[in-house]
Amino acid sequence: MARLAATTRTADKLPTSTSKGENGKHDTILRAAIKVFARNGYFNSKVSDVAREAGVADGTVYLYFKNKDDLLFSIITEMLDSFIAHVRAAIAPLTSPLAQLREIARLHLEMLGRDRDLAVVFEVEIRHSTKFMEEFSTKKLSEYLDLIQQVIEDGQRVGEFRAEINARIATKVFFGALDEMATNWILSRRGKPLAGAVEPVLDLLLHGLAPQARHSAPQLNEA
Amino acid sequence: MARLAATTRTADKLPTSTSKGENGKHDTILRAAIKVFARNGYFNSKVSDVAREAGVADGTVYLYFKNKDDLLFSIITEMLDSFIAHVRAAIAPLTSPLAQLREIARLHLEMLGRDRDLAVVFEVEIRHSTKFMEEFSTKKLSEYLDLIQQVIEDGQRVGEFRAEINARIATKVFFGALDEMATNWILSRRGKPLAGAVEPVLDLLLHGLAPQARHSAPQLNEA
Amino acid sequence: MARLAATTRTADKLPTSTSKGENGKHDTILRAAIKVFARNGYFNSKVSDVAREAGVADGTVYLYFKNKDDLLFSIITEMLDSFIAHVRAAIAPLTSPLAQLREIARLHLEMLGRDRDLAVVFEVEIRHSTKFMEEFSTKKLSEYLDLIQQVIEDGQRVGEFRAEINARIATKVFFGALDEMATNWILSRRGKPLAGAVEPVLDLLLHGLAPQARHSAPQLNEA
Amino acid sequence: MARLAATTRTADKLPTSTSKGENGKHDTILRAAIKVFARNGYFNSKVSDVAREAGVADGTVYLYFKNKDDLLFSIITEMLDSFIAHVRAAIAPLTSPLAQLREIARLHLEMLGRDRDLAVVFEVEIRHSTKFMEEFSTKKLSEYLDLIQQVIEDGQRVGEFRAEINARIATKVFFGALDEMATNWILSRRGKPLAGAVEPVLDLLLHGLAPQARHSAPQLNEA
DNA sequence: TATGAATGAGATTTCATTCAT
DNA sequence: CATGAATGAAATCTCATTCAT
Repeated sequence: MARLAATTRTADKLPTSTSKGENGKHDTILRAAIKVFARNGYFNSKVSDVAREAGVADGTVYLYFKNKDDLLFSIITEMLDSFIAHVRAAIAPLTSPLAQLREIARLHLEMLGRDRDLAVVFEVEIRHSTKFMEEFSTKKLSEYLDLIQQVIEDGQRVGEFRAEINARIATKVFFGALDEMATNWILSRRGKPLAGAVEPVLDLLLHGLAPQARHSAPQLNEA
Repeated sequence: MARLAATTRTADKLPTSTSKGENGKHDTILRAAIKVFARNGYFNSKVSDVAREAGVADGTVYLYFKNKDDLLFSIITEMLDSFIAHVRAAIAPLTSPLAQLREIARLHLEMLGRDRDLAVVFEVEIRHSTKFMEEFSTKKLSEYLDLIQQVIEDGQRVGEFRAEINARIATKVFFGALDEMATNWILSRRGKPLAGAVEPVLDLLLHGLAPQARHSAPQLNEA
Repeated sequence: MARLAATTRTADKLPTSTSKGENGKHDTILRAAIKVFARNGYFNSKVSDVAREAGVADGTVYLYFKNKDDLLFSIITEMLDSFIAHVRAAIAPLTSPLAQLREIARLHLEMLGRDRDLAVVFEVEIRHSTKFMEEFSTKKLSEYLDLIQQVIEDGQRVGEFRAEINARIATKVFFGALDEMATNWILSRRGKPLAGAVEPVLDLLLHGLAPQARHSAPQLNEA
Repeated sequence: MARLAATTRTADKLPTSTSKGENGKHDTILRAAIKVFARNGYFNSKVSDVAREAGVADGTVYLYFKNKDDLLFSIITEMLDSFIAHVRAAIAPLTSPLAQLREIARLHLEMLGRDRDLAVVFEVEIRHSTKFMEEFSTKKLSEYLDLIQQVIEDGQRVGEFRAEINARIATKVFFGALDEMATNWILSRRGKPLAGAVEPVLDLLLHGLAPQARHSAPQLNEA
């Protein structure tokens, strides 16, 4: 992903499918792969489909990627690298862990909600075998989860989050909630922007499903 | 699937084709498929692998299933049907929606935690293409989600859950949290029983991450 | 074929598809095979299709026929045997070779025109491989051709046919003409009865395409 | 097929895909298919047999032909197209319909007699199912039959053929006679050249089997 | 005799990958 | 760097045949 929008990466928008062709064949092919994989699924996609979508010859794909697997691998790696860097940069200036968590949720859903193809690859195609997933969960994905966990632990330390909560579990629940919102959004195909789910989801995760006295709850809602 | 919820099988109308002596080739093959798919992933599994695992000839698989796809389809359909029936039966006698929700979470994680192969198929292989997922999310899976949503709405009606929460979103967050716990459990491969996550997750989902006055929280203690 | 209508064979009509079931499983299965082969072609027909059409179990077919090939083989052998016997009986009382030839043509087209399925097998399926055809042409079929040739030679001897014609070639032309009429009739699927072609074809074969003095031509038209 | 009428190829628009140096893989594979199909029959031939015979990899066959069926289909289509074009060119300069008919018969038997493999495919394999035959008889083959019929009708108009003969039936008889000569030749496997049958067959078809006054018959024999 | 479930060899076809140009 | 024709391994699925009941 790093390469996908290398020139404009610094701190703004993530690479979108609209910026095409301007970053060389590598990115063109990766973009094409995202589109093709999203459309047909990884296993039902042919390398020649990707090549055609990218406007190159079949053989050319192999000049930039080791093999078909490497295509999927690169999409996810580069996408996640870019996203994590983006998130880090975005939350660095925020002082409140709660605000940081909200920002992560927002960026997470915004990133996926902006490009359905990308979302499909990220939500669906990423799970193409336990081995593939293990590869990611232990490398890239856990980097993201660690980032979230850090924020949660920070929040517990400063009293914004309940200290008695297991931070690792909170991390998974947080991630799982966002993940499911995204998966559902992909499948429902309705026009509603995914990012609209940020506040309701956060409200639920922060204050819980059970009714409760609210007077002592922090009001950091800055949306 | 017959065995998937073995404890309650007696009265269930489980989809066994013949219910012969050793439970029929249908189930034997399905069991084998779960194991093989979990081990190698659906696309990397050969029908002959399934046949060998089941101890039948390759062609025999096609006497019981239309094709390889039907194998995966049947696993998930039968598994979900059986699970949903099981859940319905289990929560029916419970009067408190909160207790029902807790029971669902418990059964959900217990079911998956009991059979890692099954969990892998359910968590990973189910996502084999958007088309496949759409098929399920609109049929079987949404039946499960509807069941959860019903419980949540009941809870809101009787005042056990906050009325101002969007029940559909709560459903997704609840399901997403459990789903992620299961996925993580599969990948971590540590011995910890998955069902152990029920209480921490429920605590978080019920009372939220944010600190709050607890005196008014309902005490509907469980286990 | 001998068996197809064993009881009624003596000298009348050939076995038709309407007389079914009354001659035991052997005939029932052969009848079914004719229908199925005519419908789908030999290679695209499954033994189980034949069994179903005959209303017996797959295995039963093998109690009456050695294998699938034997089914086709038997259809043609029995059909031809029966037909040739029928032809012999029919022309025996006729004293004029020309009248005999006319009768052969009539029976030939009538037999095929009466049962399109049978005609399809005879015209199309019989040619399923050079080996298969060689088998027949040297055994059964040449018996029929020899019969025709005999009639022609008789005719030459008694002066009804031109002596300078090569009888073998005349036989082939005669047979080829009838054969093509039948093939065309099968494919055209029009309602016109095949037997209607007897007179025009005979006229052509007897008197030729070229105009000629007719005064000396024999008038043996007895239709 | 390109080679099927090699003598006249120069100016023909023969269906060679690329006309490269060695005439292209397309034709090589088609040639191989003719040989293999003639040897074993279409259904008993494996695509890999064709590939081996052609000296290419199995997959290569599928770069030039959609599937196995397309192989047979292409053989016959291209063969017939080429043959019909050849016939048209050959009879165009002839003014007498009788001479044209004779030329058609000669070319017909010569074409098949030149290449036994081709003849086998044309006489035997073409009949691989009623559907297949219908496809051809209504398209390609009827083009040939129409051509013959045209010549016969021309001949009737100029008085070379008897006007009272049904031209369509004469066409079928003519074609059927040639067809049977060819089929027989294939099966007899004797060395006699097939084309030797032209004159005897024509004599029979023109002047008939019945004896007749000859003085008025036209003498257009120009062979 | 009759059944039909089970077998398993085998063929078509696909497609990731290579490599000569 | 780029091409795309060629490769050939591999996998799904079919179906004739068998045999225990």
